[in-house]
This record gives sequence, C-alpha cells and structure tokens, in this order.
Amino acid sequence: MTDKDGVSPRLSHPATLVDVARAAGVSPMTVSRVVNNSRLVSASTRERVERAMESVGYIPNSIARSLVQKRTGVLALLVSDITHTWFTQLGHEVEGAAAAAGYLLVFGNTDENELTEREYAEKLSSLHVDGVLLAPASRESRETIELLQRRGIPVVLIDREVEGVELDIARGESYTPAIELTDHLIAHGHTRLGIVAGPDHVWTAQERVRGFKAALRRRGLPVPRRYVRHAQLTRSGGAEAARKLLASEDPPSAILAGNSYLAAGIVDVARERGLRIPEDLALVTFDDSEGPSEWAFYSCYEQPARAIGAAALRFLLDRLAGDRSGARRAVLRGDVRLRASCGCLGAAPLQDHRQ
Amino acid sequence: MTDKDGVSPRLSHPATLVDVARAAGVSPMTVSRVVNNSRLVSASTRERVERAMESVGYIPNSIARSLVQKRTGVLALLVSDITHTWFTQLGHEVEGAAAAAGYLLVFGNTDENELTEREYAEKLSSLHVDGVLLAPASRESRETIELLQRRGIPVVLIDREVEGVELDIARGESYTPAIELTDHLIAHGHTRLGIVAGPDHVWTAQERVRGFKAALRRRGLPVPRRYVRHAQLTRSGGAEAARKLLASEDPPSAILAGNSYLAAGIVDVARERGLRIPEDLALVTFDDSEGPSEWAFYSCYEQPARAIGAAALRFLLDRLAGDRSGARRAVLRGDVRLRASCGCLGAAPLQDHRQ
DNA sequence: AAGCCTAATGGTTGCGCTAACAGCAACAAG
DNA sequence: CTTGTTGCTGTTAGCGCAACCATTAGGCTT
Repeated sequence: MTDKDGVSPRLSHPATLVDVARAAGVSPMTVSRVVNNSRLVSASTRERVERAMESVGYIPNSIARSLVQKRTGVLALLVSDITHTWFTQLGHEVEGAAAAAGYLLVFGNTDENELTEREYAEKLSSLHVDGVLLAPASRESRETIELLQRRGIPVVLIDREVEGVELDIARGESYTPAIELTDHLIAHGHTRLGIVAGPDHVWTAQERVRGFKAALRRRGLPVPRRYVRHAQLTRSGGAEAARKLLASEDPPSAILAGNSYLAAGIVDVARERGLRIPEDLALVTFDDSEGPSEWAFYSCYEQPARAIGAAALRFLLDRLAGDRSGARRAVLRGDVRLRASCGCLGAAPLQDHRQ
Repeated sequence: MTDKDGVSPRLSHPATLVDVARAAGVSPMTVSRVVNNSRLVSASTRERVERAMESVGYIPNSIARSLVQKRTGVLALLVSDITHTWFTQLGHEVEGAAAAAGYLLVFGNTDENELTEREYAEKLSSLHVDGVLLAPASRESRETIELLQRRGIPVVLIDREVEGVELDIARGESYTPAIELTDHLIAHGHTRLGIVAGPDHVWTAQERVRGFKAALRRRGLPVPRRYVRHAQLTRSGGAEAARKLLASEDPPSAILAGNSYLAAGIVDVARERGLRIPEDLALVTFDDSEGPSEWAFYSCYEQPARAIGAAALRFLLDRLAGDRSGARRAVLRGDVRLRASCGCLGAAPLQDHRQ
C-alpha cells in the first residue's frame, strides 16, 4: 500500500478510518480504538494500525467525532476589544493554558455591544463550543449568558459581574481600589475631584464611580454631577470627557481615570490647555501590569490580567471535567503604584516615563 | 406544542431539525430549506416552520452541517505572539472582517516556534477550519504549510515570506525601509552602525539585516560582525543584545532596531550606561502605527498592520469563494516617521514622548 | 467436561444534517 | 388531450466517527 519512498498514496479524499482499516486489514472500529488509545487492542494490531495511519496520512476528523461525542475541543473568549493591553495579556494567558489543555480558542470582540455579543453567542452555540469565557458587555448580558447555558455550554465571567447572575467569575477589584485612589488624591490636598469612567453599562465603570463617590462622601466632599463622566474606553473617549470636565468654571484639580486609555486622553487635553501634570491636574488610574511603559508615568491600581485569565480558565476546565459545585468567585487583588501623575514623584516626572 | 406563555417546551435535548419538523408538521428537509433560505418553500410553510423553530428554540447544529458540507465557517490566525501590538492590531482587523463575513476566528500563538506551529496546523486540519492566516515562525515553515495544503486548507501568509513557497501573502516591506533608515543614520553623520534584529530564522529579521548591510556597503562603511545582533523579539531580548553591542571597545554610535520592543530594551541599556539618546546613541526602528505613544519618541518605519491584515483576509475570502488564480502578493508600503530618537528632533525629545 | 470469565475484535446503528433525486400538483403550450 | 414546465414537498442515503452490543478464542474454575 505504501509508496517505495514512504510517501502516502494519494487518495482523492482525506483519509478516513475506513481507509486506514483497509490498509491495516482490520475493522474501522479497531482503528478507532487505536486512535483513542483504548487498551482493548493487542500490541501487534496497534502497531500495524499505526503504520497504516502513517502510510495513508490519517488525521482524525474531529467534526465527525464531535458530532457523536458532543464535545468539540474548542473554547471561546469574548472580550470587548482585544487591542486593549489588559485583554491582550489575559487572552495570551488563556490561549496558552487552553492549548496546553488541548483546546483551540476562538476569539471574539464584542465592542461593548450587547447585540454583537448575542450574535457571537449564537454562533458559538451553533458550533457547540465546549465553554465560553465572557467579559460581559453590559449589566444586561444576562440573555447572552442564558442562551449559552440553555445549550449546556458552561460560561465563566471575566472582569465584570452581571446583575442577577450567579456564575463562576474571575475578576479584579474596582470599588475598594477606587476608594483608595480617591483617598490618595484627597491626601494630596485636592478637594475638587472628577472621574472619567467607562460606559455606564459596564460593571467595572459603575463600581469605580461608586467607590469614587463613597470616598468623597466619607470625607464630606461634594460630588457634583458634572464631575462624573462616562466615556468610551478609548483615548479619544477620554479626551472628550476631559474636555467637558475641564470646561466648567471651576474644573476639578484631580481626576480618577477608569483606565489608562482614558488617562492618555485626559493627558492629551491637559497638554492642549497647557496644564501641567501633576502640578495643575493630578491623575490616577486603573491599569494592567504589562502596559506600555509610557504608563509608568501614571499612578495607578494595577489589575493582574494574567492571573485573572488563568483563574477563569481554571474554573472553566474544572466545569468541563465535571465539577457541579456552586458558583465560584476569584477576586484577585492588585497593587497600587504611586508614581508621577498624582504628585508623589513630582520631582522627576519627565524622566521617568521616557522609557 | 407551544406552552401558553410562548416559552419553548423543555426538550431533554437541544432541538433538532426533526423536532422542528414535527412541531410544524412538515418533513425535516423542508425545515432545512427554511434554515438555509432556499426559495423552494412556500410563504405559508416558511412561516409555519419559523414559528415552530421559535417555539422549540432551534439553533442549527453547525457540526452536523459541517460534516456533510465540508466547511466549518471557522478561520484561524496563527501569529508568534498576540501580545505584540503589531499582531494585536492585525488580529483585531482580521477578527472584525472575518465576523462580518460570517466566520469565527481561532487565534493561536506560535511563540516563533516551529513545533508549536505544526501542532496547531494538525489541530486546525483536524477541526477542518476553512482557511488559515499564518505569520510563519520560520523560513522552515514549509512543512506546516504543506500539511495544511494537503488537507485542502487554503493558507495566506502574513508579514513573512517562506523560501520555496509560492502562496498568497500580505506583508510590509523590510529590505528597502532598512536601507532608508540606515541611510538616514548615515546622513546624521554616523559611521559606526549596529543592528539589533529578531531571531535569524524570522524572515523579516533577515531582510532588515540584509538592507542594513546593503546600505552600509553602498556607502563604503564597514559591517563588523559584532555589530549585527539577533535577539528574541522582546524588550529583554533587545536589552541583552544592546549590552553585547555596547560592550565592545568601539561601540556603535547608532543602532537600527528590528522593532519597538527591541528598541525599548536598547533604551533601557542606554539609560543604564548613562548614554543619552540621541546625543550619545541614535536609534531608529520598525514599528506599527498604533503602538503605545511612548513609541512616539522613536524615529521609525511604520508598518500598516491593519491594512496588511485586511489584505490577507481579503485573499483568503477570495480563495474560499473559489478563486483559483496564481499566488497573489500584497506588499504594503508604510511611512518613515522622523522623530526624536535619531536626532532629528533633538531639541525637544523629552517632551514629546510624555504622552 | 461444562460453565464462565476476560481480552480482542467486528457489526450495526445513529449523531444532525443536506445532496440528490423522486413525486406530485397545477398550469401553460401545442 | 397530451406534453412539458414550474413550484413545492418528501424520501433515501451517507458524511466520519464512536456507543453499544455481538462474537470468538483462550484460559480459568469447579
């Protein structure tokens, strides 16, 4: 059956179990056993079959296998925007761990859009992926989640809670660090504080605003409505919000940004207006630990993206292994890094973010 | 069949064509026709079937469909490291366009490792993905490619050529821009020039070294071997190479870096040694247009990552649509951006990269 | 020797879907 | 009235694989 030089005889179609069986002189069932490492195959048969597989260039058709076994070996990761370093780091971690566990990983960007999210959910459930890691686009993502669950697809949340949903989740903190960061600005002597947070349908944005307000109230400071801004989680979104924030007669002297993209936009506007940071405008933000080092200029709360990704995938793999216990929750603590943008390293802010 | 409140009757298993057919009082084939928008269904039947689908909560099983149609609606993107902003931008573009065309996208990191790459190729061909976009890990990636092609899976290369492979490819330029950047350093008066490029099994790294050497030779400048360094495409890789480069008695006064991660490592080492950039060490690099703005400090050649991704996916979709023409090549031109790190904006290098 | 276990193998069936064809009305053309 | 022709629907088969249930041979028990 084999060519002289050991090259597979060219079949007009990709080799199937039946081709291998014919080449090895056994039944397809036996070949299937060899492929699946069943013990119920004698050593000699196994060897013969393996040679036959080699010779016809057999690669199992996992589509067919999936159809009968009802598992595909594919997981999915849905985030809002893979270009955000936080999600990129998380995605890298998840991809590596998934590959190590034998899974392929489908990536999807939801653009913080519920509709896109739901469309993805339908496609994924149609493809019968084995599990989904989801950074829910909105507090209203319950429908997406239920759609998947009705199909028996385990879902693990990432980064964001969803109201009324009790599910495995791996996330960082938002409320407490927002308080800490705000307190820090207050300790620097600021009394007019503003916040530029993400869209208000995003759980983390809400929580950060909530923490911000709580910190101010606790110190008896005012929380003017116009000092609280929601924006798209981009640099230009941050800039736009900052412009509105700084347009008032009595603009804030310190700002808490929801993430470093927003912070970058705020810095843009500050420069536009000739405001020095931190002298004229102090800035603190939320961040990831591996962002570009320009961000080393920002005083921030660092969220452990990789650890969150790893924890989430762990949860998912456990579910796939049959874990039926109640919803698990991993809330990973990050670190506050005090740097130049809040005024702590006021002496040398310009040197330190060069690299 | 339907509950009073319109909620799907709970089936013990996900609804299939047969369930819908029963609910609608038609044959499964007719349901299939409705699902696939065949014109050969009367309006009244179509409506009845659609109601039935709704009522039992039918979602087509694309596994089963794939088995008979031999297409899965899944594409794959294999790159070396999704955390590199260049690939992230490209991936974002590809994901968006793939989703728009109705495809899901599997992401894989090869870590510039041929073995990982091949393992991915096997998994992907087992899953019968419809097509693969590949940034080949090495000049030797031919085997990976042939494995996929033998399975009839179209492959489009990204960013890097592979010796002896005639395939659709979308990439930027390396050789010519390397000459331009090197010439620019020479124009600044440098005569001792070094290069820190990626691993020498990576096509772009080779090309950049080739261009670098060609530029020097054309000007009659020496190309000492120790001035040519290959490194892992990371910041620490760049730092390590820079250390070796700057350790010699007569170190280069200007360096061409293979990308901005390497450049960042070089800057680290320069700072370590108290070298000012650009005064004591000039630096130019390859880059993407949306990298962190700290990179706005670097004089660089900007590669259009998104356009390359879009072109590559276009090629792939054309193949899937039946295009059988010869290998197509999109070589996208980027732009040279002269900024502070080469000495062109010597006056204000410290301000400009703050943001 | 009869009964019974185990190891190794094969046969049949069906996962959910669609390609291919077959059937059957209704209606138009000759 | 015959002969297509078109429009809709159903039947059959099979994609590649593994679950499930035979079947056989050989060894073991009693």
